[in-house]
Order: sequence, then structure tokens, then C-alpha cells
Amino acid sequence: MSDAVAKGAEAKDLGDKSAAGKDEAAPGHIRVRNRALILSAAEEVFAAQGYRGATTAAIAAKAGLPKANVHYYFGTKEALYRAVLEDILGLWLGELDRITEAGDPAAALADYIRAKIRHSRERPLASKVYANEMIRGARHTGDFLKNELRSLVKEKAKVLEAWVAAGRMDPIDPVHLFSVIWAATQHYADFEVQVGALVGRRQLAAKDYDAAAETIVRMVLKGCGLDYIAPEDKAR
Amino acid sequence: MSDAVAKGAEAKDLGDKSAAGKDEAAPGHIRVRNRALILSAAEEVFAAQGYRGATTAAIAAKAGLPKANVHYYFGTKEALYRAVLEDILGLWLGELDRITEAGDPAAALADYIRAKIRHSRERPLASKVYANEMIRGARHTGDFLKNELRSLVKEKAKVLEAWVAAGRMDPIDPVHLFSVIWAATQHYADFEVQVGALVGRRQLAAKDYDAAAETIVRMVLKGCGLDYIAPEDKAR
DNA sequence: ATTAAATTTGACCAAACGGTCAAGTTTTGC
DNA sequence: GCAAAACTTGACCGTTTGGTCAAATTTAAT
Repeated sequence: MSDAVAKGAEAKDLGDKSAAGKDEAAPGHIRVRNRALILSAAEEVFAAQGYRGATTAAIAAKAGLPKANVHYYFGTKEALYRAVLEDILGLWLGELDRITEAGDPAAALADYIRAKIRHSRERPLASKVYANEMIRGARHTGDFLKNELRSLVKEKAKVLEAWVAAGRMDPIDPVHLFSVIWAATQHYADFEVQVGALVGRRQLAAKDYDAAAETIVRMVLKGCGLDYIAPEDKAR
Repeated sequence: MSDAVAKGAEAKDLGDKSAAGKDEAAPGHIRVRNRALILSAAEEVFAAQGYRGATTAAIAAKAGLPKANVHYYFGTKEALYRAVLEDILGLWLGELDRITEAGDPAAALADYIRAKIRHSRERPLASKVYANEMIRGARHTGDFLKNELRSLVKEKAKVLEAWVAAGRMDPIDPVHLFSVIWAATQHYADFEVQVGALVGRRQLAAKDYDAAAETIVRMVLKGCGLDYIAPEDKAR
């Protein structure tokens, strides 16, 4: 039961196989497009309404498709929610790559924080869905937390401990350091409306995110006994 | 319409008016008890399920009352939600009193952070309901943010600016300072399950909250150019 | 003791919910 | 060109939802 959809269907673009392909149909392109439409709409509705508050009808309407179509592609509401979460968790994991033992502690931490703030600005809905999932007790992501995330943090904790052992930074509990960084950066996505009320803007501006990043970077670096370094021009 | 309940009914305990009152009935005590039962159950269900996910039936069951009784006391689900939020907002406002121009910057900020962490530990459900409300766009608390909270933060910003002007701390944007403090402290209520997975405990222990508080205090104080001061024995 | 007010409760309702289905239409592989 | 596979969709279903109500019971005031 509940197995209307099973196939893989990766989004592989094989370049140009037909000459001067204008709107030539790629095989399976309907599936790719509609799944993306639905996932995007679902992220929006799950972020704004929570898991139980989101309705498949609302998601379908936002995607511009009939409700039955949503169930055709994802089966159940819970499967759709899991798909949205998996999209998001992929992002979460990659960002920590900036923190390696070879790098400079101050530069690595500052880079990571600025990347997280950028992420809060560019994909606030993903952050909100994730926050909602945590608040509700991580019903669908408990295994992810206890396995992938925990081992990744343990790995990065070793980097920090190596830095501490080499006298390159003050001793800090890695779990709480990461918690503070995550909390402070994701706050600008999840509590956007609160920060907006405080700065007197409905939507946060670029300078708000920049100021937030620099405040967090300053506190984290100084809290680790590192010198604060201003953001460099990394625009190309 | 929708006005089944209106009276005030404060919880005033007038001491002992009848001799040896064992389970003597105070006037209106049923109303006080049942409203408290329902509010407590509602906080629990709203925190775990979000606004739309919470059902009046679940709240009633948790309160040990028939569903119709919930509507008798609070009218609609939305009115009940507002009542829960008002309970919570009361807590939010009072805690900033520790920050006054006469006080010591480092001591005041450290006190405030430790109080907020204590709050995350003692009333995590309140924090979760509030976080859920922010994530969903502050539909019921927009006015609170733009009026009470904003003016309170403006007031406290003046204290910080005075400290800065007196050379007692480094210049920091007050809005982002408060945002970082709120984010980091409330994280230990809202993302309790995530932190728990990282430290390998289902429930956070006292030492976890203490370590969190000291990490945050260290970063905030050093980030403001202040000396970190270890927690004093303030137990009486 | 009497009576008005407050409280309790099961039964009930229309609307909205997640999900299903069969009958169509379009795409795809050959 | 043609059959199979993929996709589309309105109609439908059983369940759950927030909310109502009238009749009964308990509490409060005089």
C-alpha cells in the first residue's frame, strides 16, 4: 500500500543532444519540474503553518496543481514532509567543511558564521521548517541528530581541541560553541519578524544581516580568545 | 457573539477567613482552578503541535475536562491561544529589569543571561510556544513586538549607549546584542532535543545548562570588551 | 430554604482534512 | 504509428476539526 511512487528520477542534464533544442522535452522533465514545484510550495507552507497546520490542498494550490497530483508524486503528506526535510538536511551538513585543522581558527569560524547568516537570508523557509521540526521534538529527524549530526560535531570538536592544544585558541566546549553559533545565526531566519520589529523594518535589509554577522563573529572570536578580523572583500 | 466568558476573576487569596479551613471552597475557586488547568494543558499542546496542530480535544483531555468545558471558559481556540501567549509575554518583559545604568555592565549582562537560561530550563514550553509564534510570522503578537518590546529595547539600548559613552564597554549594536542573547539562551529550550542528541543525553542535565550559560556569558562579555566573571554563589 | 448564577456534559453540526480512484489525456520508447 | 507508461483530474469517502446547544447539576448569595 501507499506505493504509487518509487522510481528514482535524478535531475541529470546531459547538455545538448538535439540540435538547437528550444523547448524540446527532456525525458522525465515533467516529473522533475513538478516535484520541484511541489517541494518548493511544501517548504513554504510547512514553514508558515507547521507540519499539522499545513494542508495538502494549500500546498497543491501554491504549486498550481490539483491536490491529487501532490499525492501522485509524494504519496502521503508525511512522505512529502520527509522529502522537504531531506532537502534541508543536505544543506546543513556541507557548511561545516570550512572548519579544518589546517585552517586558521579565526578565519574559519568567521567564514562559517558569515556563511550561516547568508544562508538565513537566502533560505529562511528551510530554517523555519527545521526549527519547527526541532521544537516538535525531532519526530522525523531523531536518527539524523543522533547519527550524522552528532558524529559530524564530534569530528569538528576534534579540530577545535587540536587548535586548543596548539595554543591557537582558548578552551571552549565545542557543543556549546556550535549551539551558540547555530542559535544566533538561525535566529535571523526564524525570528526575522521579531528582529524586523526591533530595527523598524518589515523586511531585514542587507546591512542588517551584515551587522548581525559582524556582531556574532566578534563575540565568538573574542569569546575564544581570538582577534576579531573585519570581513574581507571576497567578491570577485 | 463568541462572548460566553468575560468576567475578571483574579486569584486573590484572602488568607483564612473560616476557622480551620481544610478544603473550604473559596468563591470562584472553580473558575480559577479550571482556567489554570486549561492554560497549562494548552501551553503543552501548543508547544508540541503548533497552533493549527493543537486540537481543543487534546487540550481538554490533557486538562482532564470535557471539550465543551474548554470552550465554556475561553470561547474559541484562538482566544485560548492568545491567553497562553499573554501569560508568556508577561514573563518576557520583566527580566530586562536587571539592566540599569547604575549597575555594572558585566554583572548585569551575566545576570540577565543566567536568568534567561534558567528560564529556558524551567519553562521550555513557554519558549516553544513563543518560538512557534515568531516562526509563523507573529500573527497574534505583531503589535506587542512593534510597541511594548520595541520601546523596551530602545530604553535598554540607552543604558548600553550610556555605558559605552562612559567607556565602560565597547560599542555594540544593542539590537543585535539582545538578539544574540535571546537566540543563544532560548535555543536551549526550543532546540533542547538537538542539544540533547549532541551531548548524548535525552534530557539536558543541570551541568549542561550551567555550561551553556557560562559559554554564552563568556562570549557576550568578551565580545563587549568586558572581563569574564565566574558565577558567584548567590544561593541563600 | 430559595433562587439565581455558574458550571458540567453528551450529543450534535457543517466544514475541512488526508487520501483514493477510475476515467481520461499526454509522453515516451521502439 | 502505436502500444505502454506516465501523468492529470474531478469526484468521492471516512474521519477529524472547532464550535454549539439545551438540559442537568453544582455553587453562591440572601
